[in-house]
Amino acid sequence: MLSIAEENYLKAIYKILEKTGSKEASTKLIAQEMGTSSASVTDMIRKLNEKELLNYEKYYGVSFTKEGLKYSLDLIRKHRLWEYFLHTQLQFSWDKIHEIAEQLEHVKSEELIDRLDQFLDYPKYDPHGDPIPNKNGSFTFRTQFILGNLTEKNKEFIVLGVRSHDSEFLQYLDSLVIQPGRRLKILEYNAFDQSHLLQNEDHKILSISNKISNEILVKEL
Amino acid sequence: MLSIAEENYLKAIYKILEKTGSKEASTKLIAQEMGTSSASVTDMIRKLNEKELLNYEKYYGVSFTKEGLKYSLDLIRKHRLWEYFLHTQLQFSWDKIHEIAEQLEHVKSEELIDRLDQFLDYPKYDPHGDPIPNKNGSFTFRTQFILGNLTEKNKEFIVLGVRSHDSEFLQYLDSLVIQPGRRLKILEYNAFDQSHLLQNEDHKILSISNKISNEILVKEL
DNA sequence: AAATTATTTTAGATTTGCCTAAATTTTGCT
DNA sequence: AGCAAAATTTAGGCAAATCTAAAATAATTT
Repeated sequence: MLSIAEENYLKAIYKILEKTGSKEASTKLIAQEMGTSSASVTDMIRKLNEKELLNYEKYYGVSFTKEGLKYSLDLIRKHRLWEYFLHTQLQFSWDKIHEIAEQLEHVKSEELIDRLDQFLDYPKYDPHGDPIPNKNGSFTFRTQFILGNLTEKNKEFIVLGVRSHDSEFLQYLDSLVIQPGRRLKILEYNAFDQSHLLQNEDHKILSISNKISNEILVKEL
Repeated sequence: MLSIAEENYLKAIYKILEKTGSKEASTKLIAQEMGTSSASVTDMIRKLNEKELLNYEKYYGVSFTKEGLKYSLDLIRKHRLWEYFLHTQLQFSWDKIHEIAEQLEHVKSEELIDRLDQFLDYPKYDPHGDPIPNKNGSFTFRTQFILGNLTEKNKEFIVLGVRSHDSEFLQYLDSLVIQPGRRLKILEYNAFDQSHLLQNEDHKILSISNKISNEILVKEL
């Protein structure tokens, strides 16, 4: 059984590998992600290496062992199921759920997560649109597009999720009624500054910079 | 913000004061309750005294400050609300909820507990029949009797709760259909060994020793 | 390819929560 | 009241997770 600190390192490493698409995470990036010093990271990854959760060669970063990957996926699963619970059952807005799920994910009980999953009716995506691994650690994939890359006038889309979980960003999207499940229509695309003119579900006209649209995931409809 | 260890000490002290009916808890009893050494207890109660949660005079045990009592009641509230959630929403049997609630109670978010309370429709008693403090720390009292003290033939009762939370004991009661909300009828009382002959809701006849009946709380019906 | 820069590791300390053993204080008994 | 037993505190240490500063190694630049 891992400590909360150990679990947080696994999650940080998972996040880095996911973001960079690489197979190894460097000490420096882990330190950055954890908000800690490189020296602390070295200590911890040596420990996780001894527990056979990480492959570690001095000076060459770390990768997951099979067991380490499974443990990480379990943590992701717990985190996203709790986020789903907080959002759909307790009516938390999506900008507040991450912080609380960070704590709930460390509760140790396989039965708890199984029952929660069943209670929630086996959701496949969390409130940010991120896929929730099932008990075996496998995701349900779907085709999705980055809104920023779409330019076709009068085309309509359904929001699937977001690529940033920043609290202010999410509150901003809320204020524009841009949320998973909501409909969006492209009225104009401005090639010059890559901005979009959109219509939301409430028929409001929105002007969106590419900085925003590049963080929004959609599917065609 | 207190650490998990500090919170567990507050809970242990609360439990001792409740059980003994006293105003002070001794180092030894706290050590026993925490499963730790007296030396560790001394360290910790000095710390909680500095944080003004406990009144502490060397060699004379501890009592709660007003603030310490409120913090403890908040913990009890969280614990019992989570137990109620696990039992009523996730269908956990009452012998398994305590252990998981021990972890959930340390999650820090006032809004989480407020929303959970609302979601559960402000329950007043947990699945063991223990009262759940409200946001202000006040309990809803009710008159209840210890089944072991009742002797009147053909009298009927509703089970309100239990005084022991021992897992095996609770499983045993489950097997006899003796659970909060269930009906019981006294068929016979044997003054010689203080045992009861009872009828449960399923019309089964049960013979119950006083060791058991002294742990069961009921109200008349 | 040598030197500079960046990264990583090592060494030595700190804090929290725990331990054992020894010293101190209180309690209980005759 | 005085002494033995019990409880409590003190002293000194340990493991986990962190830190800073210094040393070692790798990567980059010229």
